[in-house]
Amino acid sequence: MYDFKKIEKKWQNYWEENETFKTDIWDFTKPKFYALDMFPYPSGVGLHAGHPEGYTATDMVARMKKMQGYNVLHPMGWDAFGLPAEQYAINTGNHPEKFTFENIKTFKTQLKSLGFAYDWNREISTTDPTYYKWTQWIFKQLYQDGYAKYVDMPVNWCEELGTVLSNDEVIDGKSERGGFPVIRKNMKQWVMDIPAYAEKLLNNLETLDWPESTKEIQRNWIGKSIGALVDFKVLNSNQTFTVFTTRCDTLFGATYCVLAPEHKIVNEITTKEQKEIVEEYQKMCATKSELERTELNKEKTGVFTGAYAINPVNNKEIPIWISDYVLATYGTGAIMAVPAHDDRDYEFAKKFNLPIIQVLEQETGETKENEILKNSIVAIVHDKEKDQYLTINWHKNGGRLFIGGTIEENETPLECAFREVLEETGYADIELIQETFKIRHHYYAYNKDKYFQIECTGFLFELKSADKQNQNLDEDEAFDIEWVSKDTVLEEIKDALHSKTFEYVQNGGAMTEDGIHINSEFLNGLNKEEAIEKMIEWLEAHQVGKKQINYRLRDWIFARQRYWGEPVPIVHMENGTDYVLEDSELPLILPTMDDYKGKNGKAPLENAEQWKQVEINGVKGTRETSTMPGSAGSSWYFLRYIDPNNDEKLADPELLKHWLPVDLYVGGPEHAVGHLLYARFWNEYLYDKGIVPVQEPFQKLVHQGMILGENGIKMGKRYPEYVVNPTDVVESHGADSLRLYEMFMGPLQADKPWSQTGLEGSKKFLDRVYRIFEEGKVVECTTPELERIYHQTVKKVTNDYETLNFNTAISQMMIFINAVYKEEKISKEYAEHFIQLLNPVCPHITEEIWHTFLGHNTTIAESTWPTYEEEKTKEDTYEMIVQVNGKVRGKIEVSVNTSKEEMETIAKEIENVKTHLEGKEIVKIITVPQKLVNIVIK
RNA sequence: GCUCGUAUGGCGGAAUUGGUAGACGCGAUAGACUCAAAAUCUAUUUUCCGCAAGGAAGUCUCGGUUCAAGUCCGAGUACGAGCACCA
Repeated sequence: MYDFKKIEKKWQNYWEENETFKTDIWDFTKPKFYALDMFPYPSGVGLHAGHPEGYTATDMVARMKKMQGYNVLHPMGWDAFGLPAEQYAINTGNHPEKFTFENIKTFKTQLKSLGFAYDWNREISTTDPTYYKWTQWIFKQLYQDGYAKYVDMPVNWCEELGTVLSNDEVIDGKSERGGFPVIRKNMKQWVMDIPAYAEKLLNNLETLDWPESTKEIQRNWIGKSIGALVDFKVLNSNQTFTVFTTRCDTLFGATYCVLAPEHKIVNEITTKEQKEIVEEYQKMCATKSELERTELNKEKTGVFTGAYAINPVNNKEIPIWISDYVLATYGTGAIMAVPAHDDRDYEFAKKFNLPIIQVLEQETGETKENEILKNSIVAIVHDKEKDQYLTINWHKNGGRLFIGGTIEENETPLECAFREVLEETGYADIELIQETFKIRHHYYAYNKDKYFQIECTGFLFELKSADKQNQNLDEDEAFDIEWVSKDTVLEEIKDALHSKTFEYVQNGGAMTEDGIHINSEFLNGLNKEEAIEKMIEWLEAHQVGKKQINYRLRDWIFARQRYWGEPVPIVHMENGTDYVLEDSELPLILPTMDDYKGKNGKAPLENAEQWKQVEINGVKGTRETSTMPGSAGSSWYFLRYIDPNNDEKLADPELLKHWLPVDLYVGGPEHAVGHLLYARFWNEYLYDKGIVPVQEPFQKLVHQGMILGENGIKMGKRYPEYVVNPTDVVESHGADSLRLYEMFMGPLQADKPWSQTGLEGSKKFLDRVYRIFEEGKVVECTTPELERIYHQTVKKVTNDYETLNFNTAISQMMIFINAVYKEEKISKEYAEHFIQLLNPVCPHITEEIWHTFLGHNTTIAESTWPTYEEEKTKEDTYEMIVQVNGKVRGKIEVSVNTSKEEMETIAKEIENVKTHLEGKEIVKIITVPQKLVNIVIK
């Protein structure tokens, strides 16, 4: 039996004493490999089961790469600043600094007990002044280049946490940490102009080997949309406003405009009569929290300003409303409303009875020459009680249809619909429910032998009484009147016009699909794409608008009114200017305070009187008292690992050039937009400054999945009995068993439930491996039976480690060990190489065997990775499959050299195949060499 | 609502990318060792019919392409994630 407790401690000490995993950073003679984990936030509760998963993955690749002759950089550090640390400190009555220090100590001990091959000489902490000196220095560059700005803007304010939050820290209108309500509020804030990099951040995604889902999330978050700006004049005023729209082709359908309640011209254009109600509405919106705003979005609200705008394309006067469904922070904070073709505008128009003008029309049927033009209707009558629809069945002469007809002279479409229903079915007592959008339809009338083009209006009626009058039919009208269910309608009404009309009736709402423009003067007859292009041309020619690209990505709010973060190296001077600290004044050290809690919504550093008050060149000033957000320090830490002790530069340029980019980056998917976007932004900025040599810092990114509790539910406070603590597992089963099990559970990227018996199975495998050596199964021998499987194992394990398919690599090693047990012996060479293959997953037991049983006196970590011979992985016979009509009817062992002809002959000789072929005609035979023969019979 | 992703035995999961579905592990059953238990070793284990040989069904559902579909195409369902009045 192997004593994992003794062994693991022993080799951890050995690696530490011998600095086995120290990186010689200046050794450029070997190819480099930079394996990086997302550094942890050292919480008070220590490691959880998910940490070892991602860390083991990078550790395995790092260890293999080292044995393959790479110079490997595999560092670890601490993302120790930020809200959670401070919040936890407050809740437990600790000082954040002391508390963080202790947590780091715990984390480090725990990580060491798992045997990770980190170079601890390169350990960094974002809270270390020698580190945050450079965070401040980068901020300074950004400030001087105009990307860090101090602006008055609406922000996410969390009263409970007493700070502003960035967009990615607000989830469903609540703070990510603590779940406290967040409101919008105007405040003077530090922000980063990340939208300036939106296009680069978007385009570079294409070049990255990242999960497609993560790239998609970033694309959505950046939210590029191509549209146009259109200027509107306000009637009887010299005011104008500009709207942003992606659908400028629908401008002829604009029947009103909406401004965000906060829009700056609202107060100036509002008429006397409307003033009171407008101000009341503005006040109501201002006090709504984000959550209330989203919860209330089911019902549209808004008020009329009394003012009118002039539609630049047709000079029509349209009313200007304000509503909170228009956001002040997106586009221009103003929209033109086209209720016919936008769901939100449609809903608003319906509620406030605003006009709806259709400017796009769908086309059905096939266009023919010499069509006769007509206007017509489709009338759908619904019987609410029976939930049935009135149809007429033309049988062979046109199938099932609703009631349709041609509009006569001096008749409105609605009058026509009433008349047709009465004439054809005799029902008179019906009530109009809905008029739908018009559809252009092309068809052939068999009874008239002519092609028609009709513009057709659809109607939905409700049957009020089943009383019938006499029908009034033409002679050639032979049909049955039938009431049918919705399912029958969907199944049997095949006519494109009628089924489309039914679709409109069912869905309600705006017509948002593409179509052909109508009621739009110079756009008539064009589709959406063509019309947008033409409209932009027109707007630009008339100088009332232009093409515009808009991003959803907002400024990154870069200040927190909290204590535990990097101080911002800015002084607000008495004379109104801002002074940025000289490089020689960095780092600006966070003052030690006894009371680090803010009061009355003020930042804690406001209370650091001595620290705050400064005098520069005879002018008095006060330091900025906000601190940087948690994601500041984590936006460049991967650079600092390369040169962690440099006090001249953030890192030596030569080293950066050699070591970047990160070759493998592993971390949770929860950082898809926060950290991973901010870090890309800073890196891209530093690239533009010539400081960093690569545009993208993380070439290959992988997200490890979540380790769920044994109940299949996320481990956490809700089911404490299912929480697995890795430290306990190290105690009970050993670090090697834990590492092996977590890698064997399933694909790295998938969420996987914990299984205690599964863990024990992994431990059993290690016992089984150890016993081979303990029981002296390693002997001087040749084992030809093992040769093929050995080479296959080296091949599969090497490839699978490379592609991070650790679960299948491990299963191959199990197959190998099973084979060894079957042979009951193994040569020293094979045993030695197997131990090397196992080493990246289970470094302790393999190091022990390497020394004790295999007699080495240097570390296995510096041994050379085994190689395989492709020829020897191949079998010389295989099991040929014989199918008859695609069903397996026989299997037979044949040589790999069997020719196609031989394969067919052998196949037909098999007893069971013969019985299936008996009395049948062979149509053809498909033969796949080294695989199968499929005989097709009739 | 929109955008992604996933779906395979009792369970975790394999399947060379269109060619034997269920590798490997867990669990279960039986046997060996043992006074006994644990540990260990050996065998069986998708379901159904059959003593067996063998046969039938089977990768969320329905349909299609193909000699051949877990894999490709079309429609749908369920679960998960992201976004959500983004004009």
